[in-house]
Amino acid sequence: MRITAPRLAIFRTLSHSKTHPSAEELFGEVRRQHPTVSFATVYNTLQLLTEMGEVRQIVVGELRRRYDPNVSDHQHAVCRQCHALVDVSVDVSALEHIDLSAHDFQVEGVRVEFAGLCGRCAGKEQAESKSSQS
Amino acid sequence: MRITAPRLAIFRTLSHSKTHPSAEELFGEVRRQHPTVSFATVYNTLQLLTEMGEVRQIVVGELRRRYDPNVSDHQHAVCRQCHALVDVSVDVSALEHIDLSAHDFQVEGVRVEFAGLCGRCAGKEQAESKSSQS
DNA sequence: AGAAGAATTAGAACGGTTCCAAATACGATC
DNA sequence: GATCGTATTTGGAACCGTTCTAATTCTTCT
Repeated sequence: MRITAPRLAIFRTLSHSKTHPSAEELFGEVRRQHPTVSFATVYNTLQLLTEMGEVRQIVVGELRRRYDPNVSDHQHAVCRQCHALVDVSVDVSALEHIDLSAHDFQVEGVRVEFAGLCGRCAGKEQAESKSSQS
Repeated sequence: MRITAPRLAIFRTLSHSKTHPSAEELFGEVRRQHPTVSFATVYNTLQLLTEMGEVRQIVVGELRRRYDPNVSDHQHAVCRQCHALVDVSVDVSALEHIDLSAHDFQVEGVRVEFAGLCGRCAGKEQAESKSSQS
């Protein structure tokens, strides 16, 4: 397992990102600095980083993966309009150890997502409803 | 908006399903009875039913949609092994009205998923660990 | 320098979904 | 019940994100 220039570039780019980018977005970003890295390397590296626990994969509604450099325990709020992801941290411990043996299911973890509107889109929506009123 | 034979067939098939099938699985099933329905019709109809609130779309980890004929308020437990979905009903009202305005986010709903092992896969895993012991 | 192994590349293949133009079925009207 | 306009369905192409593959390049070790 070597730390190579492409891998470092991918990891660094993701680390500095705030948007929970997809592989393609990340690829585009990395390419600016390292125009030769390939798609496959981005995917491979993201896979690797995920297995190493350095990075977290997210799938929320959209049919693609997004990547989160923040691997600490937290949740996401997803804008239904622009699909922006906002990191939030709420206490979900009450759900963590729930007993679903009645459903013949062995719980190992729980995932919580909030749906709604990010500030940006909430603003837009309000502006629209005002103008369509009158 | 017409109730046609293909639409009814798709709706009925999904209604009687218990596995939260994907569009392709549903397509295969529907085809048995109605060998002429096309892929596009299945997708269109599922889209329609979703908009009508007769059916629920689910995206959990896998990069495809699955469909749930049960539109009442409930959650899912997802087997990490076989991706089976189990309907469960836990009280998540504590999370429902959480205030994320500090994160500049307007919450409209919350989604909770449990991850772990279904009974079937839990059994298999135990059997394996036993045999690899010794 | 040469050999062995790991990483990278470009591009093909893939699975699931969406789009499109053409064909068909339906319901209303006469 | 024939005709027309609209809605639906069809089959296939296009599309997006992801995975795979074979060939090439880079490291490291001797």
